[in-house]
Amino acid sequence: MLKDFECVEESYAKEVLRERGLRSTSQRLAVIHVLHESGRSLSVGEIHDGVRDILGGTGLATIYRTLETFESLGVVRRLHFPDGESGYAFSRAGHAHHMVCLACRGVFDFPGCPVESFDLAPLERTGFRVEDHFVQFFGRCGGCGEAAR
Amino acid sequence: MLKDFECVEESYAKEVLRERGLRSTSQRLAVIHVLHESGRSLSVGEIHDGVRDILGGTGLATIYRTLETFESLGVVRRLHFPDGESGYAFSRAGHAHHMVCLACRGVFDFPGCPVESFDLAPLERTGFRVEDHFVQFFGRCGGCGEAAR
DNA sequence: GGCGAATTGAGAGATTTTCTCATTTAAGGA
DNA sequence: TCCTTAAATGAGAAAATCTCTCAATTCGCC
Repeated sequence: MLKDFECVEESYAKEVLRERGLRSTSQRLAVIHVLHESGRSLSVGEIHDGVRDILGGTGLATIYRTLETFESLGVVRRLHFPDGESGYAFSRAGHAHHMVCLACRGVFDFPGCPVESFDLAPLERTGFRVEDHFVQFFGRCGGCGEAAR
Repeated sequence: MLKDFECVEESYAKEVLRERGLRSTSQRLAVIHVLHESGRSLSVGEIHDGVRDILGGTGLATIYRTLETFESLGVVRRLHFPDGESGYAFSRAGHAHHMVCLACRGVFDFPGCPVESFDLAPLERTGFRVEDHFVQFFGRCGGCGEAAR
C-alpha cells in the first residue's frame, strides 16, 4: 500500500480531488506516483504495470477511468507523438506546455506560452473564435543529446 | 472511377507521390479527394466510407496505409481533439498549423507560426534541443459561432 | 464503528489497428 | 500498345486497444 503524501505531487492530486468532491483512492494516487516518478510520458500499459507493481491486481478499466478523471482535472496530460503513439504525463500547472524527448520520452515543463505573445486578431477576423490551443515541443533532452555523440 | 486532376489538390498529391517514386493509385487519390472535399477533419471510418462511395469495395487496410503514407509526405495531417478523438485533414503546406472547429470539425489553415517568434534560447539552455513542434488551435468557426446564437 | 455513495475488479464485448499473402495494377521500356 | 515487374491492394484473420456492466469493495462523513 502506498504511503500517504509520499511525494508532493500526490498531496497535490489529493487536494485537487478533494476540491472536486472526488475520492483519493490508492489506485488514483498510485497512478500519480507512477507517472511522476518516471518523469516520462507513459503508455496506458506502462501505467497499468507500474500501478500493479505497487498495489497488485488493479483493473485496466480503472487505469482508463483514472486517466480520464485526472486529465479533466488538468493533473495529467495526454501527449501525442509523431509516430502516432500517445502517452500520459503528470502536469502540475493548469495551463502548461511540454517538451518531450523523442529518444527517452522524458517530459519537461515548458516555461511560458508561445501563443500568449501571438497576435490572434488576424485569425479572428476570419470569424473563427479561438478558445483553446495545444502546443508541444519535440526534441532531445540533455542526456539523450549527449548519448548520441 | 475518379477523374484525373479533378481538383488541384489531387494533382498536387500526384506530384508529391511521383517525386518520391510512389504510385498514384485511384485509392490514394480518392483519399485526398474525400479529405479535401469535406474541408473537415475526418475519422478513418469516415474516410473509408467516402472512398467506398467513389470506388466501391476498398479495403480498410488500404485506408490506414494511405494515411500513413500521406502523413509521412506532409500531405495529410493527423489532428487530435480534446475529447480524445483524432482525425485526418488535408494539408498542403509543408509546415503548417491548423485551427479546428470543435463543433463541425472544420479545419482551417493557420497563417504564420506562433513558435517562430518565440525565444527558444532559455529552453535550450536546459540542454534540451528542440527539433519540432506541434501547434493546434481549437474554437468555433464563423458558421458554428453564428449558429450558437 | 457504521452508513451511503463513489469507486473498483474482472472479464466479456466492442472497436480499432495491424498483418498476411494471393491478386491486381501503375509505370516505364520495348 | 503491349509487356514486365515491383508496388499496392483486398479480404479477412488476428492482435491490440478501449469500453461496459454489475457485484463487491472502500472512502469520507457522521
